[in-house]
Amino acid sequence: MTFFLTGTDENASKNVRAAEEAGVDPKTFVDGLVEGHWRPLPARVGASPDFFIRTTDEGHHRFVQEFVQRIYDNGHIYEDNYAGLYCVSCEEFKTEDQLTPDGLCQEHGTKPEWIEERNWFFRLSAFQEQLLRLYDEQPDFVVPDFRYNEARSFIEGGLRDFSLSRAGQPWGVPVPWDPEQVVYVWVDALINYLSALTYARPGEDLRAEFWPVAHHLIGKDILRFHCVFWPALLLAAGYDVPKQIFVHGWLLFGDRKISKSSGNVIEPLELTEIYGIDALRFYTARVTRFGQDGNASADDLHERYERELGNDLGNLLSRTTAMIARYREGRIVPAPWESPFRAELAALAREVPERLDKYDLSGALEAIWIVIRSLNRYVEERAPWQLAKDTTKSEELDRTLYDLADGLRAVAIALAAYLPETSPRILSALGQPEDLAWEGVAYGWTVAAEGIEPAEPLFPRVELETAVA
RNA sequence: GGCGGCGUAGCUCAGCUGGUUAGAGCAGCGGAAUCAUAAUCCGAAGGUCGAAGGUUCGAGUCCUUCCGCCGCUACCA
Repeated sequence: MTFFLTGTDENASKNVRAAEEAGVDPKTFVDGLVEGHWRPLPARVGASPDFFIRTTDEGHHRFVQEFVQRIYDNGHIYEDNYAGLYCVSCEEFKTEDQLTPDGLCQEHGTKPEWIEERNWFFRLSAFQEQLLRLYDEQPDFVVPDFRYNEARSFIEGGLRDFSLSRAGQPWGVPVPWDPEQVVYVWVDALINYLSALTYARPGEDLRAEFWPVAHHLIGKDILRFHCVFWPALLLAAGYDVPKQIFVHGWLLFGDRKISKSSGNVIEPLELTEIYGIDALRFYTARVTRFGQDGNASADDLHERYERELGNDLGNLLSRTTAMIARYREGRIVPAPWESPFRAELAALAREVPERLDKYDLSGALEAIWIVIRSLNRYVEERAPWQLAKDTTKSEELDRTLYDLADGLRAVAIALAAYLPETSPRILSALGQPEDLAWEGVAYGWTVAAEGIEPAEPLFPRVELETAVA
């Protein structure tokens, strides 16, 4: 069982300001943002989360209060004064060297504000030992390993208590024992992983099933919050920490980072209108390497769309179905034999899940692509058009066409997570049931079929003028 | 300043605990084939593995130094 959670972090004070500028109240403002843009976003990339959490949800607020109350009751929170420069866009306190020479925020180029207030502090310093023990006992708590090292060395460097609340903010989750304050937005946001499980399904508490087995997928820019602060908060509240945190890099489109807060996420998404959702999903996995940053560009996407999706995969289906139609009147005759693809597909079925378990999306995809190349090579080696001329080679032709159809069928299943729209099209073009169960990634599962016609191109050519526009 | 890492064919990168002629994809070059979205396949060529030393019978692969990049971290979140 899986429970795929995503959503929006809405309790930032910058939303209050933006709302004021727009002349509406904060809730109306974020409603428009979320419903108009963020909630539909997963579908635009073919993602299907089980639940979309909003930190303005009533259920979230209730749980956050309960959660921080537990930390308070456990004695890990105390009152103190805080003063410093604060960047509203980052929702983070800044030290001077974190700013540009002109005293502006490096990320946003805005002037941070001087803030001085009485706050509730979380005794993070008390958790250094426990965190180090956690990292020792669970060497795969944070992956890839260089991120693990980064987080660990941060902890080793000593931890300072941090402010868990903000004063004088009308927007956010009120601190239960001091309603004049709200829970610091980063803290409240982190708690979403747990809070969602308490109310995503009305009347059900999913914590028993999905905590602490949770896996978090985060960007490298928020490593500290997730790999240090969050586990400490959980320990303080008496919860287990999540099973694993995967830290991914950035996808650099041109030179800029693609992210929600820099607002350039739209432009790449528009590419789905030209190349389709599958192409974009394929490309993001193809262009980055396990945990590393990736350099993406419209040109490169176009190139890979044409070469890899169109030529390697799409054309393979075209030529296979065309030959079945031409040489066998559209009939697939099951003809399994001691084919080299027995071993090849068995290895694929083993390797892909193994890599996916390690979040190696690009490696798993590469493994699939090796089989696709191998199938194209197979066509040349067997030359079905030659076999078709020689009636004594009829069985060999049957075997060859069967292997091609079967390999394509298995590859389609293996690719389903990358190409959710295309996989069923491949199966259907081959007259096979649209069953994506993983067992099907094996040799010899192709069933008899009739009426196979030359398939429509899976990835038709895109004119470059269209692509550039 | 401290700690990680990176620098390998024109481009993007693989190369685990050191061991026969350093690999892949793409581009470029030559060829084969004609089933196919003029797609595919084969072959050759292409690198003093950032630089200089050192360890070793033997080093992209270990050590030292240097050059050039990048990440985290340090003067209280």
